[in-house]
Parts: sequence; C-alpha cells; structure tokens
Amino acid sequence: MKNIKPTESELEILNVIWEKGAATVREVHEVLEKQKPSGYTTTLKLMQIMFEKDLLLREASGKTHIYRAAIGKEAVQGQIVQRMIDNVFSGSAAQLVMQALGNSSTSAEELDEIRKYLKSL
Amino acid sequence: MKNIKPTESELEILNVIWEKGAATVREVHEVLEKQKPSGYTTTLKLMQIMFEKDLLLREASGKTHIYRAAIGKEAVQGQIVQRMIDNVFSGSAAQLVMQALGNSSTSAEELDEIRKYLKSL
DNA sequence: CATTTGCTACGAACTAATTCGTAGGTAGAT
DNA sequence: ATCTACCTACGAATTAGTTCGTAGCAAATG
Repeated sequence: MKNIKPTESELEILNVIWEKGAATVREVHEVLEKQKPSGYTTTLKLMQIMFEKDLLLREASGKTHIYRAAIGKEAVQGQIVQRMIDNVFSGSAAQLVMQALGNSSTSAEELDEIRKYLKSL
Repeated sequence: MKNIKPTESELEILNVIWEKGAATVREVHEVLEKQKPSGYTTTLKLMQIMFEKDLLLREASGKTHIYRAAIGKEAVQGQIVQRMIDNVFSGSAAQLVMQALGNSSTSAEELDEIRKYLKSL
C-alpha cells in the first residue's frame, strides 16, 4: 500500500473534499477562507500539487477542474493513527486510546459507542 | 498552557530522553544512530535548538551538557492526540479510538485494559 | 469590439526543518 | 609540549511546505 502523509494544509483540503464528494478550487477555497484568510491562488497551487502527488484526482469540466479525493478518509486516518501509535506511543494502541479518552471531554454517548464497539471486537 | 509541537526528529530525541531520564548528546546520538545513520553534529544541533525552544533543560557537567526533558511525556502525548482529534477526526475522540482499535492488531490484554479504564470513567 | 471576470499555470519569495562541515576549546595520552 | 579525542557553537546548504503575484486564456458583459 502506498504511504500517504498529507501535510496539515493538505488535510484541510481533503476534509472539505471528503465532505462534499467533489469540489472545484473555488468551492474548497470558500470553505477554507472562513477558517483562515488566504489567497485563492494559494489554494489552487496546493490542489495542483496534491494532484501531482496523486492525493487528488481531477477532471476538466468546461474551463474549470473538478477535484475528488484519490484516497478515502478512513484509509488516511488509519495511516495517520498508525504512525502516531508508532512514533508517540511506542506501538501501544491502548495507550493512545486511554490518552484520547482521559484528556478530552468525551460525551457519554461517545463512550457508550466505544463500549459497544469494544464488545463487537 | 504552552503549545508544544515537537517535530518528528524532536520527538525521537524526546523519546530517548524520557526513557533515560537524562542524557548527553552522545548518549542520545548513539540510540538514534541504531535507527538511522546520521552525523553527531546533527543530533547536537537539534538538541541545541530544542534547548532554545525550551523543550529541553540542560546543565553543564564538566565539559559536557546533561539534558532533561522540560515537559512530561503524557503532556506532549495529550497535546498531539488533541490536535489529531481536531484536525483529523473533526473533534470526535470516539472516532479516533475506533480507528485505532480497528486498524491495528491490539492484543486481548490491551483491550481488557481499555475496558477497565472505560468503567472507571 | 473592448472590458471585465474567472479560471489555470507557473515562478519566486519566504519560512521551517534537517543535515553537516568547520572552528575552537579543553583534557588526557604520548 | 604535541597530538588525539571529544566536546560545544555556529554558519551554511538543502529540502519541503506555504504563500502569492503575474501572465495568459476564454467566456460573459457592456
């Protein structure tokens, strides 16, 4: 399997595209701009680079391009989590999980969901 | 609280120092070199920078310096995990947990440990 | 037909991280 | 005293990521 390591900016873009399914540069840019002001060509350039890196697919539609993610959200999440387990938690998924639950305020519903998931394993 | 964001190289160094409690540049370098060949001054420079960034403390001992971590392992892990939850899992710790457990091969003992931990919450 | 609008492409500046060579100092061995 | 070994400090090259200005093209607008 290929090793995917999107940068933080690339991840922001991927999140938008995963959400929408497909998007033009402008659409992505408009979402990102709400979070942080930035130039249109910045987003454009990033997406061009991501296309070259095969993080994104694109197809021409009239004079514009429509971009899609080349890889699913879960696959990317999985790789990032795995890397973090290796680098930060010496390979122990359990340590990561406990850190995640202890640290952040997790709602009762979420905890129940996890318990259910644990039973199903 | 201060925002700590060690780079990957810095994390490798921190891991060695957390393990040992305190270490000289040479000691750190010898551990790192087993994982990946690199020059001594590379490690030295990184540790000097980390000292300037207040990631490490140091004290002179004869002609050498003895370094310690300025921040605990759990605190750093916590911040990294939190950032990951925000950036990669749209704020849902549960999603991260399920991804971590589903993806990697977690031992039965580890799963039990997590179940116990969940009860105690 | 000229202007404006909106798109892509691309070069270049800037920042951060990484890597290493070189210089200079001090202690210990020859 | 000289040489070797080991240390710190620091400058500089390299690489990767980010940001944006400018140019060029084509369609819509006046």
